[in-house]
Amino acid sequence: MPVSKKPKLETVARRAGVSLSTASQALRGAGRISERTRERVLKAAGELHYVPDSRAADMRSGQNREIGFVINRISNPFNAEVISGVSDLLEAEGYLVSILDARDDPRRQQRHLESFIRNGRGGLLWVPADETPSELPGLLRAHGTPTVTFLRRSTADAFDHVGIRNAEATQIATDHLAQLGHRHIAYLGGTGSNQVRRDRISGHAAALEEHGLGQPLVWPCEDGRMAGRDAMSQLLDARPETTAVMCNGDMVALGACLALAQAGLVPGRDVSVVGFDGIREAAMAAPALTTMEVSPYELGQGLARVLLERIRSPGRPTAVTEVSAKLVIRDSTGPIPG
Amino acid sequence: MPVSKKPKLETVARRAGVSLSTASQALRGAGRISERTRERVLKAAGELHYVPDSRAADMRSGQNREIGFVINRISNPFNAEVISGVSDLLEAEGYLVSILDARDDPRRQQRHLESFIRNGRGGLLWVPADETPSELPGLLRAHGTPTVTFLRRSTADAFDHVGIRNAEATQIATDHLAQLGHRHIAYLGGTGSNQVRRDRISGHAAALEEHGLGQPLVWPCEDGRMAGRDAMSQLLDARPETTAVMCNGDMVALGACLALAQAGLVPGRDVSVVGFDGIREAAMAAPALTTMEVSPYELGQGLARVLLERIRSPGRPTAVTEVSAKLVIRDSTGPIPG
DNA sequence: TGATCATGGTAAATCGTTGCATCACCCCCG
DNA sequence: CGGGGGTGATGCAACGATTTACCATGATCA
Repeated sequence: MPVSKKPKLETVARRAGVSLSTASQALRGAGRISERTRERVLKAAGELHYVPDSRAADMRSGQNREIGFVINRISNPFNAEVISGVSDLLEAEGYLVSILDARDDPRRQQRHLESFIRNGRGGLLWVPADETPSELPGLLRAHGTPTVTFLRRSTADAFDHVGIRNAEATQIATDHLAQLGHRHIAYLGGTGSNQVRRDRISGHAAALEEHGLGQPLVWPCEDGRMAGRDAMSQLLDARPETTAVMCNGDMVALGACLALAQAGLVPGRDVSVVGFDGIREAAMAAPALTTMEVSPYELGQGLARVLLERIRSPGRPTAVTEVSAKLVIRDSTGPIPG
Repeated sequence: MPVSKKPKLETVARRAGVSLSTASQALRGAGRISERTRERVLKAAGELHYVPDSRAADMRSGQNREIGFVINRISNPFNAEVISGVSDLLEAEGYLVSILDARDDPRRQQRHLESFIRNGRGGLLWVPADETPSELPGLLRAHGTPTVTFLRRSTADAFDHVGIRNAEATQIATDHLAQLGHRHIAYLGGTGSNQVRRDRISGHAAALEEHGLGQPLVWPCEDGRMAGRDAMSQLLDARPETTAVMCNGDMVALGACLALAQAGLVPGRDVSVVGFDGIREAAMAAPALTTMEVSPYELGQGLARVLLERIRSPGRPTAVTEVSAKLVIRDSTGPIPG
């Protein structure tokens, strides 16, 4: 089979014996076209496998139904569940969501965002990478791109934002641990100094102080199960008095449970573990994970809704939406042993 | 700050006091433009935050440097590692890769591919969902879209393809188990009847037959750790004589190890487990997983290279590339107990 | 019968770029 | 002084759609 040339509107129009504009209107169901001609056009289009070139269409009409989601680490289940929520809602509204994985690399992020502007996408969902150059938000604004930041706030708060009440959440979780009698609580996970982690640690610290438990013990690690496991192992060696850990994410928490099991300890009995995110696996794991649940799927839907509103009324002032995480107590936390 | 209008080439040209074509050439470094004017144009563009609209540019020049990757379940680490390989190579060549997650839903896939054609993307990497309507490949061909299918072959073999020698791999793995003395080997994981799984099961069956071990015992489950764990639990109940499982993927295998541990059994001693994929976690897990390694990152790079060649010489006949998986023996397999 | 109107269709302008042909200008040489 | 040859910049026609204003045509009605 030879590589055929793309059929264009003109081809369809000629085959149906009508003018370009008639064909265009017939295909989109716009204007006043008789049923007979419309059917002729539709038939011709079908036979030719015609698909309109939306670059041309969008350019003319000033529309674009493609949404970009610039995110870090798509493999993280939390992100994957957010993406599902976002896509389901936006696709139902006739948009297409494509994912760009910046992998926490500012250079990659820069390329992705620029190419995003270049292609005149209809809207942008964006988790700013750490150390995002301050020039980027300006660029986005200069182009009037409907943008919603997610989780991490961009330096310039010129965009809508959807995030989590991080400090509140870790405070609740740490309080839960303290009430169970734990006095040596560590904070496990996260690296660098992004806003999210800072807030979480500060909420953690606040709860510690409230219970007179001194300064936080922060034990950083990459995000992921194996990294969490290894960090927890080291923590157990270095600080054997620890009886509880507040984790920066469910994956890290699951890794921590792994390390405990390997050390012959039982999560929730010997050492308590609290996660953060509320991914599906948290509920299904053994032991089931106590976690600060934010319902990633629903969070994604909320995020999508904010973007839709921004697209529909570009003029309105920007808004910040923060959702509270809910403490879900399962088997990985329990009273202090002994 | 008011929502500003997108700056266009004309704005830049006027500000620099030159014509449209001069501005265009200056910005792209094409044509013969004096150093002085070029700098004037560049300065004007910078001040205006000008970013060219590549829809218009691509339309005119017939180029497009955006690649779409239509894949199922981006959260699967295997896919995530493939995506990394693909992106790294293509981005180095100046392309942008965006991910569309079809989540194994033919309708979603259809929407994604159509919108892909609409937007006249530069190239397509595609893992066809099960039950892909046969009309789709025709559509892609009719538009001359450079396309490479991945893992699963589309019905019409009109595209380049990169895949795995599945039957060979499971045969090697099952042979490994048989040589360790196992006589009750189950096949764990996968659902439905896609080509990949059929091939894997047939390779498995071939090895069983070779060793006189009868018909395969196939135990389906969704792809994922928790699903693998639950399926393995059921298998242990239903067929306690089983001493080895060949898994449809590393995530399922990791889940199977979980189930074994919960049942008080030790993977690699009481029951042997072989994975498939070679994701990073397989090497780091405890016990480390014996697996048929396909090096997803490198596989992704190979996939990207095939697409590049197709883009560069559209005329050449289509090619099928199949890579062999390599048996990597770690701790999750061992001689038959007793 | 002539004016009015609804109906169905078309030509032409437009979106923001690029590529080609052309042109103005200056310099140099016969 | 006229012609040849660079240089550097420009005008215009695409690219493939949408949108608007307008034009036939036949029906309706005073």
